[in-house]
Amino acid sequence: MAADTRSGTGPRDRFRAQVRQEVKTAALRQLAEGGPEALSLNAIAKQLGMTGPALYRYFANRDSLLTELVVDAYGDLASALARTAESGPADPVARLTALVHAYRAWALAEPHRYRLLFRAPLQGYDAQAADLVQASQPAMTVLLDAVSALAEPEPREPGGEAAQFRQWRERHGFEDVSEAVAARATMLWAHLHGMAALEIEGNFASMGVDPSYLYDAEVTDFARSL
Amino acid sequence: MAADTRSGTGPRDRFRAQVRQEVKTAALRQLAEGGPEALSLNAIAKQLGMTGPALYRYFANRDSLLTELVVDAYGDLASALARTAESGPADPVARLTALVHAYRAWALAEPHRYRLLFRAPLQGYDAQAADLVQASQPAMTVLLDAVSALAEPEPREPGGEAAQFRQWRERHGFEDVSEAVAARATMLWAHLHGMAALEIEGNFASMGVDPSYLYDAEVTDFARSL
DNA sequence: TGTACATCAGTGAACGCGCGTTCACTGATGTAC
DNA sequence: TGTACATCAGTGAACGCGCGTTCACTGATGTAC
Repeated sequence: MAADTRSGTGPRDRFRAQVRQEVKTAALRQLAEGGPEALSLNAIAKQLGMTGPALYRYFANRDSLLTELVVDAYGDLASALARTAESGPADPVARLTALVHAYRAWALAEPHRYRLLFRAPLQGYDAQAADLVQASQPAMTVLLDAVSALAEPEPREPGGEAAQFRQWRERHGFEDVSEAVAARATMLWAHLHGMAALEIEGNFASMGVDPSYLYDAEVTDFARSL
Repeated sequence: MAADTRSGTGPRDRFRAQVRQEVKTAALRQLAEGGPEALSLNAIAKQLGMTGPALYRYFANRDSLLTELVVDAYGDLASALARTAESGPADPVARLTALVHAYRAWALAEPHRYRLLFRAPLQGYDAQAADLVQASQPAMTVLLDAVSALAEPEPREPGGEAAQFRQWRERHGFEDVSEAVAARATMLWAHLHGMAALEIEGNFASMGVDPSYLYDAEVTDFARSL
């Protein structure tokens, strides 16, 4: 199999790495222009001045290219958030506000990649669910940290909703985060996703509404709800 | 054009109406099984024991079938919500809770139709945006009414975010609803969408988390935020 | 009640297209001696 | 420094498939007299 990711340092390896990158870039451009699932290997190849079969030197098949795009996108989102969290204001509420706006900004800047992340696997596409879940963790970590920095939420009903997060925390190494925080952060994430998804798909635009206020209100309400 | 919706009462018209319905049913089944955009006219025809071109007696083309499915789905969602609102408890908070759970239930029961509603037009698909926006109103009305029944929110900053809802209210005949209510209802809707979308796409399942608590907390927090 | 005619559902062939993927092959490039 | 060889990127043809859509046509069905 020539399509592996095994890497080296020879000139050929550097060439491979560069072409792989060009393929991904072309793929993203294609996703950006034609809607989701405009991703065609033949079209990508043509865009790079090659023929279709040549791509099989670089990727095992269409699905593995897609998977790699997803993993990359998770990484990008996570680092955009991390950058904001690090350089942001010290006040926890202000920091969370900055984070929330960074989330929105990333989704708006690259809606096709955002869709790639949060739409279900397209058809068959088992696509190593484990790998993907793992790839999604770093972004979640940034959120969790920011939420932790706010006041610890009082558990509403002891042993209630928060309990189910125990497994999840342990499985992903978030052991220094309380279950109640995990539960609240998940809620925040769901809210963010709803706002970003609707905005990306144009639902606010068709109402003539600017959803910016949602993001500010979100943090206000969230802080108040702890 | 034989594909119009012009209706009559003769036996032929009744036959037409029935076949149209069967086509839609087959289309939905297809969407439900194969992922989104598994909608193929040829496959639908085969499922009904006809050949592909026969469908053009009933629908002008693929897009207009799709559009009709979307409009139907909006109608279905709206009536599911309306039914809940009418038969629900009198207490406004309890009623909103019931509504929120009805929203979730509809999305979970028919994820393929839910996606049809809130994912952007698939590729070209201008698809009379006006028609679609109009079709989406009844569901929004139910939400607005339920939110109105809670205490009127104090405007946070006079002339702020809520102001932009004036146009929207007037355009859609929601004149008896305050702008502040519209703004808060929109926020609620965005939250609901986020939770439902993530649940449908399996994001909570892959965390091993049951998102039911989100829906209850949503109403609690929402009521508190007014 | 029976016949003539218009309507229209559905067929089958065809058009042109694009897809992912395999395979045997060519020719350039880097590597080892 | 130069030559021989192995590696590997990329091609072109082919496979089998499905798509939406058009067109001329057949045959059944309802309608008007």
